[in-house]
Amino acid sequence: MKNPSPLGTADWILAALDCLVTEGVTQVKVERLARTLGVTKGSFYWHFQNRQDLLEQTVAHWAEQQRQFVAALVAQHPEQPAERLRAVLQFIAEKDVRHDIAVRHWAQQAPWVDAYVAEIDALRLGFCEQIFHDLGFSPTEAQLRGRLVYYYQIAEQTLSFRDAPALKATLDAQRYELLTQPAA
Amino acid sequence: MKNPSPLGTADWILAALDCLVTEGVTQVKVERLARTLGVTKGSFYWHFQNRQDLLEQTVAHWAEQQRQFVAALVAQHPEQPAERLRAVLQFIAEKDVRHDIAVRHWAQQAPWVDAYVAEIDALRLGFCEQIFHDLGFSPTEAQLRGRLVYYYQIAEQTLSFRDAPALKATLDAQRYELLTQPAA
DNA sequence: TTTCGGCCATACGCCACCGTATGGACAAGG
DNA sequence: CCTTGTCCATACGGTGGCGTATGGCCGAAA
Repeated sequence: MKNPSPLGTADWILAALDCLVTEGVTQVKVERLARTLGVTKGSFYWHFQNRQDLLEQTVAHWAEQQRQFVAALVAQHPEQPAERLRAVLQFIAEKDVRHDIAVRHWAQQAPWVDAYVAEIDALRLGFCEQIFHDLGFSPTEAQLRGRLVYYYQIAEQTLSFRDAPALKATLDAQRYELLTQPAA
Repeated sequence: MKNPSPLGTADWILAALDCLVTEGVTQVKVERLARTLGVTKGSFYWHFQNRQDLLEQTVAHWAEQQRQFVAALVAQHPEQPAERLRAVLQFIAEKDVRHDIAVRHWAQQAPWVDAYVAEIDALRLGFCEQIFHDLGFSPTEAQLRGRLVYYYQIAEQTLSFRDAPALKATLDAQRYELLTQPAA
């Protein structure tokens, strides 16, 4: 090798994601990241055209990750909607969601970021609705229940407090019962 | 009067809230606000000790507004939980929530802000749970249903897309039915 | 009228950051 | 050995922000 550590664009993007999570977009600055990576701006402006270039690639990278995550969920239990529902209620909640929160925050101020977020939200909400459609609910009932599932996840991420594990387990079980109950 | 417009701390706080909503905390800068208010930094550093001082008063102001809002809701329909539920499902959704979103995002990066947000979240969630308690649900059922209501509101604020009004009306009606249905 | 305090302007030093320009180290290939 | 391309350091000018120091204006009170 030419160099023990030839930095690539991926390194900068990961560093940008880290900084994005902990300090927000506006603190993702070229010279900061350079210090974190142990190099100087000279490196950055070789790999990227400018700061905006890095930001765009960062969001695109996040979006691609999310698309692959949903695709993996779809492939996991293709024929068992009930299993998919349980997976959504439990597994996704344990997923690291700091990136989601940070990107969503960012999207609030940058419309071009919001476009990515809207795409991912639609994808994941569609996945939740499909579960109830497969369970035999009518279209609007599936929409409602899909939203109740996905919105719950979103709020759990957004809110600043967390339920104790025992309470959360109880509520998740009751939630499963309520959501799979036929319409009155 | 001494002056046609003797600026007070309230003017700075409102300007800070505006900027917070549209551009995020990190863009709430002394000289920016001064420009929008038509004065210079000299004024700011007379009213406030420093930038952090302004930020703290801004969050405190937001929190006080939210406490009074919940208190007003409680006083509105003291004896009719069903009416309170309908009010929560419809009225609050139309409330201007840009401040909520901005402060919540800010809290993501500043623990001392998060303390305020956690207090307000607990207050509002308690209000939602109380509705179902008054409707005769068991404690854990009231917790679940209160969360389903409040979390739905939170997610509606957070997500980057909005349902069409007609669809939203349909879903809200079905949601009311599902949430008031007795446990299986 | 003089004095005094509330409110603000001006000017200063300091630092962080952006983007550019330029050159240097270093490995690979001819 | 010399060239070429990759990857990075250094140095520069420019902008914008923070906080301080200082002085001016102007109304109110004495």
